[in-house]
Amino acid sequence: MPELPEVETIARTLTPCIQHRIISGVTLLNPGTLQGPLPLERVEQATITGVRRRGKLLLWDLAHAMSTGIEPGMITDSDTLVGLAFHLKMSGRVFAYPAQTQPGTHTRAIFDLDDGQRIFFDDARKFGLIRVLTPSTLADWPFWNKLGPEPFALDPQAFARLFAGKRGQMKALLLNQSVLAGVGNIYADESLFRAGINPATPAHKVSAPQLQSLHRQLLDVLNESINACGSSIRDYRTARGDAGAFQNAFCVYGRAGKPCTVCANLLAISRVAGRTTVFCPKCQPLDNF
DNA sequence: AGACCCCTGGAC
DNA sequence: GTCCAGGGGTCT
Repeated sequence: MPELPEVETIARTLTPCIQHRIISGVTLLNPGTLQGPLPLERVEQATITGVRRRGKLLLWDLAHAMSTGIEPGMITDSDTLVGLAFHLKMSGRVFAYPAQTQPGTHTRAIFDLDDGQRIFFDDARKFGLIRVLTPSTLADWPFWNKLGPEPFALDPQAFARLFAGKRGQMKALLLNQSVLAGVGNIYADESLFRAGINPATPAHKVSAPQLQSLHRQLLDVLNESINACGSSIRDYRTARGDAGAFQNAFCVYGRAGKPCTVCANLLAISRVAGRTTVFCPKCQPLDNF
């Protein structure tokens, strides 16, 4: 389940492999993987000018040789190719393979590069998606347009304002990509535990110091995970095929019934916002209002 | 706000 | 064989 740190790691490991390369060909093995109105062939002969992350999206910036250095007005045309977006959802992977590697059972799309490398989009569960980006298709993509701010772009006051006066549960808001981009089930649970906030707490009942603590703990856990190349629970790997290591540092995720790392009481499991939620009833009480 | 759906490998 | 994982869309 790639969240912000995992997608960030994929972007960083992919950059040296594919930046400045030209896409010489594409193969779409599962039609349902491509979303949006534009065919994947639109990216053929484009140069990959950069690799980025936005929320849980992996983005390739693309430029067509024909549209560079000609008329400045042309490159803002609403139909001009600007990039590719990948959402890995639960089981998506993006790998860089050597020339002539053959696709596996779960390979959904292949990007052949001018140096022979083959970039595979593998996705066992077919939840993942690829979109060809132009100014026009971006404008017609609700998920993109509603995407909330990046956690690292917020100061403590701006972070607190995301939750001010909201009646939803804290964990539901953290997971809501239009409130904050990039946080999924793992880092929601881990950051709420570190901040001592019960995941089911209504946001408007969380105090200012608690929100400030949550901001600090969220940034810390995201940074620690990025430094460990992410968390490998099931499918996630870096673009080089390596597993991350942050799963070994989880305090609560996947540890229901085990002792709390702080107080040694047993961790509880529940469902909040429709997701499995693990927390410490003693360190994250719901009754302190 | 919650239920259901998409899909499939892996755990029991 | 059944259940579970879960991001996000959609419908109630």
